[in-house]
Amino acid sequence: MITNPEGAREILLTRGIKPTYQRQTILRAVLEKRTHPTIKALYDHLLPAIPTLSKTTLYSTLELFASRGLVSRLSIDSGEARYDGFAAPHHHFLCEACGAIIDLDIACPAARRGQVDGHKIKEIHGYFKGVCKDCQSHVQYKIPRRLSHA
Amino acid sequence: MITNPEGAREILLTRGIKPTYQRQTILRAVLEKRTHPTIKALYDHLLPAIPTLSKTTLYSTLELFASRGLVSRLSIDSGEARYDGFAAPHHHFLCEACGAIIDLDIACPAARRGQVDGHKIKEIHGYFKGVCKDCQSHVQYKIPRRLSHA
DNA sequence: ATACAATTTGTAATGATTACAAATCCAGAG
DNA sequence: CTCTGGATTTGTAATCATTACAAATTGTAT
Ligand SMILES: [Mn+2]
Ligand SMILES: [Mn+2]
Ligand SMILES: [Zn+2]
Ligand SMILES: [Zn+2]
Repeated sequence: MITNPEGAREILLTRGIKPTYQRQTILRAVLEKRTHPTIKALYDHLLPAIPTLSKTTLYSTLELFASRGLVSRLSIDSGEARYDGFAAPHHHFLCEACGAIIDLDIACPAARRGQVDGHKIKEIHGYFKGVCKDCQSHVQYKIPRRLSHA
Repeated sequence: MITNPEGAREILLTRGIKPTYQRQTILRAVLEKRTHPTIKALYDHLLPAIPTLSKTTLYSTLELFASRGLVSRLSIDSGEARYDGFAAPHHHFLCEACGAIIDLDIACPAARRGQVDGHKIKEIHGYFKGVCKDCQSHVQYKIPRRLSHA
């Protein structure tokens, strides 16, 4: 949701992160892609824009972003991590048929309170798994997909 | 929560699983351990009882149990998977200080309905991360612990 | 005892992530 | 402008959980 070309740079500056070309480009990608991409997907997507990009840079940059609250890392299944540029806490639905990860808007009472049973909450991860609305209307799965560790 | 020595055997039989010695012993361990153990923890715990045990057997057996609803597999962080013998859906709290995984009893409206936004729900994973009640009352962390991928 | 299928086991392969050091970049000093 | 030190980026190797696969073992029916 960056509206102007300078958006990524300004976001980085407000967080005290030096806005290098790599960081701006990576941030733009993770903010624009609403698919909760994996490292591999981001790497393939970014290679044209950053021909020298290394996966190590992706890992370290995304960890930097996550530590500053710019992105969140999802461990929705035991395979590859996924990155979400929509940083506000929200729940996710993983479709076991097409593999899509869909944002959910579910009110979580515990989140508001900031604690459960006296335990202080710093992160909330709500994961639902099943068959998405779109896949239910088809008889066959759209994309035969191997879910990791399935 | 097996009350008699034959409990594990009977549970396996009711699920149509041949109750071998390994399976009974593994099932007993995962039902009795309420710590959401990793494969490695289960392996170390079971080695005295099953000296010939291989990790491959643990992986395949726990996957068999999970597919029959006897246990659930948690992906609460991107490191090792954890196994839960308490199969009824419930939420979890991971303490970033001591590493404990604590069961929570939180009502989830979406779970009752069986769907969200038209997506059919088959699994629910509610993960909270933070500092548990016990660790908050101590100034120092009890066990300096390396959280995976931290 | 024999044969056969299921189960268990050991080893190798896979694949994501991390560790680490060399290469590169870049802002400031002179 | 040139030099320089620290931050950043990159490439390669190591780590580690998990899976693949085939051999060994087990148990049961004939
Ligand atoms: Mn999301
Ligand atoms: Mn539990
Ligand atoms: Zn789908
Ligand atoms: Zn704790």
